[in-house]
Formats: sequence, structure tokens, C-alpha cells
Amino acid sequence: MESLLDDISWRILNELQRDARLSYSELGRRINMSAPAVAERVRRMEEAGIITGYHATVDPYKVGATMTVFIRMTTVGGNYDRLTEIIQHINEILECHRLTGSDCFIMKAVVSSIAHLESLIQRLVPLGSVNISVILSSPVKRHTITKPISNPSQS
Amino acid sequence: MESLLDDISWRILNELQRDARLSYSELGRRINMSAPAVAERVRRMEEAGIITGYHATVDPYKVGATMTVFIRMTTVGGNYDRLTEIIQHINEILECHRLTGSDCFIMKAVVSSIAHLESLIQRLVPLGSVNISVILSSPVKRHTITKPISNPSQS
DNA sequence: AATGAAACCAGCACATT
DNA sequence: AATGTGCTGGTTTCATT
Repeated sequence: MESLLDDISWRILNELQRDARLSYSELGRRINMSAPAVAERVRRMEEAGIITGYHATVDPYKVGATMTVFIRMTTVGGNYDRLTEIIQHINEILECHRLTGSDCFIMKAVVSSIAHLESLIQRLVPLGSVNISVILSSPVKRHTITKPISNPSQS
Repeated sequence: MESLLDDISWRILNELQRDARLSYSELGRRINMSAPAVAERVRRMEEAGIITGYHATVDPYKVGATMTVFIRMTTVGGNYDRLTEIIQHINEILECHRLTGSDCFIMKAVVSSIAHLESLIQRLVPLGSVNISVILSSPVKRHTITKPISNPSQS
């Protein structure tokens, strides 16, 4: 499979995944292209939905959180839709994904204390079985999406 | 517990978590403050490690990925350090966290095909037991970190 | 710690290739 | 689709409060 993007666009994506606040002129300098040309490529990637947004990353531990946890949940029957609705409004839940396998959902959440974690669990237990794992450390906090070097064979 | 940040800084964080490419002047307009004042607050939050970076978000499905998976792994003894070392260099692994509980690690990875997934699993199985769940959908893709309204009681 | 002024530089639109 | 130009507006520094 060929990459869907050319090398120049991948270089732009690499730079913007590392630092989303780079100016178009600085971006142009780094990849040897004029600022308007870079801006036009970025605009097209935004329009195509390749770039979905630019987000400042906040360290939760610097603003009051003491723990980040993964919550694995299994719901039954009617609680399924209720859960997806309820978790939208729980600020502590940063992500929620529906999965194959025996865990219906996995969520990442930040809490400020054990008491806070307990109150969060209390809101979820009526909707299914809840299993909490606390993050001890993160060997890979974030890795940027890169151009595939060459994809493994596929039929 | 009082919030560690005042309301103005929280408003800046909210805006920058939503759109990291906002100019200081636009930011200033939104929160009724001069551009240099906003820039100075942002600079201090960066310096304090509250803002750890600004990142463009790339839709993996628009650049060749067909699946996002969670990989849960348990290692034994000597493979522990080897695993943390090896996963640093696997581009497909976007995140890796060490957890309490029976799963030593949880990772998020993107792959372009089933064959690609199989080759990724092949690289990991020598290091421990591997359990894959495929993301079907993401009811919460990302939620910004917000000011705690009032923390639950804690001793 | 915020403001306002000024110098500098970036963004944007347009004409050109 | 990239470049260069020129105008508009943003960023940054500094003096002031």
C-alpha cells in the first residue's frame, strides 16, 4: 500500500504533532517551502479531516489530579445507551472507547483523591461491572502518528 | 481543596485545549485581556509544566490505519525492562502505561491491516502474555481537563 | 502582573508561473 | 500547486502603573 500522503505533507504533520503552535513561516523554513504554500497544504489536510484539531496538553498532576486510572466496564442490555449518555457529562472521564472482547468499555479518567475515585465509581456501578487500574507510570506518554515505512504484506 | 489556578488561567487552558493555534490577540479578546498579558500567563504555565505541549491531532483512519487497538500485557521478571525499551521504538504504539492490577501494561496502537496487527503481536509475544481488544467506536474521543467545581471531601 | 506604544514579523489574498 | 508581493494584523519588548 502506498502512503496516502506525500513526504512533504508527512513532514508538516510531524512538525505540527510535535508543536501545534508553529507559525506557517517557521514551518516553511523547516521544510524549505514558502509560508503560503505550507498554509495551503495545512488547510487542505484540515478540510480532508486528516488534521482534526490542535490541542494544548495539560499535565493533570499539576492542576490538582493525583491519579490517572483506566476503568474497564461491562454493561448489560438497557444500560448500554444510558452509559454512553452519562459518561459524556462526567468531566473526569477524558476518553471512552467501546471494545471487542469481554470488556464493553474502557475509559481513562483523572481524579484528585481516593474519595474522588470512590465517588466516580459510585456513579458507574449502577450501570455495570467496574474494574479500576491505576496508572503507575507511562513508558510512552504519546507517540506521533508517522508515515508507514512499508506496510506488511496484505491480501 | 482550592484550585491551583485562578479563573483566568483556567479560561486560557480551556481555550488552548480546544484550539492550540489561537493567537494571543484572539485569546486576549475572548477573555478581555491584552495580548501581552495573555502571552505572559501562557509562558508561565508552560514554564511551570502545566502546559506540556501543543499537538496537532491526526485521524489515523485518514492516513492508512484501519484499526485502533488496546493491547494489555503481562510480563514476567527480566522481560519487564526489555519491554519498556522495545516499545519506545514501535511506531504503531501511541501510548503505553504501566498499571496496578493483573495487567502490567496497557498500550494503544494503530495498525493498517490484520496482517499488520499480527506482525505487531508477533513482536510482543516473546515478552509476555498479550491480550488484544479492538476499538469499535469512541463515545468520548477526548475531554479537556477542566477546573474542579468543588472537590469531594478528602481528609 | 496588566497595559499601551512601537518595532518587527507573520498571515493572507492576489497576481504570476 | 508553489512563489513573491504588499497590505493587514499579530507578536514581542519595554516603559509605565
